[in-house]
Amino acid sequence: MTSEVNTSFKSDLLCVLHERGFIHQATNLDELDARASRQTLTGYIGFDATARSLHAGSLIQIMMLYWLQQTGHRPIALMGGGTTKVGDPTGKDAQRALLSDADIASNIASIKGVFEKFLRFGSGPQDAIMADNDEWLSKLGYVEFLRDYGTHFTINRMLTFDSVKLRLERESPMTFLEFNYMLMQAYDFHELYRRHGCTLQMGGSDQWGNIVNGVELVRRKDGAEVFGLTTPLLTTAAGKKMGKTEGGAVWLNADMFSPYDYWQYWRNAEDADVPTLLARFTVLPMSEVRRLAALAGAEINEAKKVLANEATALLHGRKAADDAAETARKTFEEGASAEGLPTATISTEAVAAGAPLLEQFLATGLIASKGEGRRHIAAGALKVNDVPLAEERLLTAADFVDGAAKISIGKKKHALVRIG
RNA sequence: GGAGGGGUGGGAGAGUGGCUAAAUCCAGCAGACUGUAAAUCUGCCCGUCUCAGACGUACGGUGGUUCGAAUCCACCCCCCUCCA
Repeated sequence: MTSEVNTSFKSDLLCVLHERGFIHQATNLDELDARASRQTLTGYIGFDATARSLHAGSLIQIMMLYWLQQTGHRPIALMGGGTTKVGDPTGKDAQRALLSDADIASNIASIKGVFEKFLRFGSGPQDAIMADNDEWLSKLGYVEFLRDYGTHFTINRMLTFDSVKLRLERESPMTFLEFNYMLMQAYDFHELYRRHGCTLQMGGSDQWGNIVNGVELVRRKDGAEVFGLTTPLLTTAAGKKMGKTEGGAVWLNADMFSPYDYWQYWRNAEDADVPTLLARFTVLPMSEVRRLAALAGAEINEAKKVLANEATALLHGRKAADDAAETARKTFEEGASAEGLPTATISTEAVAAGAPLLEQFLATGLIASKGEGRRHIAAGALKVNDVPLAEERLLTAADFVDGAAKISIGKKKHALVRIG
């Protein structure tokens, strides 16, 4: 079932995906390659609607859709409005709280915008399509569904899938509701095949079982060969899951994670991750990726800046990326105060009256409480204009340079207090 | 329905009447060293505050015993195993 990765692909699609490290497992790669090289394919990836925004962990899937379109094919971004109601048990050792329909709908509305940054939508043959599986899943009749589709799934087989096995092995209960998730996802493929002639489902390697189910269902119901392709599970060199950072997830929505923070996220990548990140999350030519990846020692910082610029430009636009880069350059390389940092404003009178500095740290979100701030002062982590704070004190007029004072926690997180 | 076992801080996991805001590990935050990297060492890590201290919460839930309970008792909820 799984083909060996053949390094000499004929289609642009697979050449690109392979070269950039997107291919982990696939069903019949050779045939997929052959088809992709002679016709326009339609492929999809499903996205859960469990949060208001996708995070960096979903970025690899989005990039797959991007390349699918760039190499002349038609991507479908499938919102899991229906499947999210059930909850994907994959990789979870306990059932999650179920979301309300209203929450799911609002999440989807909030998530959709991201795809418009990466894909071109429209009605042309290679224009992307946005779909929501709630449209068909919620209309299914139980008995009818069981008769038409239940016959194609054996419990014996389902019990062998990792998502189920894990729960059984850990003796963690899996409800019938969750058990049905894989049938629903398989049904999606069948539905998309019929509606849009979709013949390719992609996803993370943890989705392999779900994807194969869909491939088989389409073969049985429609008598057609469709394909599955998974990406490697993305972890950092330190073995951590991509897309998580100290404060939580690296959200793709700008209102939840600013372009500046997003730029910083990439800028702070570990050395060892730089080559793969460049290949996967920028669209730079591979020759350039290889050149940057070869930089050693401190020079690799240049590669990290390019990575941050390119990745941020893809999501937030070139302007936002340039601004973030400039803010970072001023802040880190000149040690100056820079526009673009989180900013709190304070009145001249308030300063004259004596404004506790900790309040300003609090106002800019650098610390979560004064208690936390005091502990940081004890550790020498809080700075005003790069001078460590020896003790708690008031903000004074002398702290302001050109109407702004730079306050920092640690070496990386900075903010401005502005007189206004 | 019956018999056992179990529910502890973000996770794992100690603790069986006061010395326990609760060992240890992981994760997280910060300091030093660096390259806004890694590794290493150090400090912090329930919350708030007037922070070498104080107060408030906390060991599934509710009551109770006790000067004092995560630890004992009762009832309830949830989970697991075996039996029916």
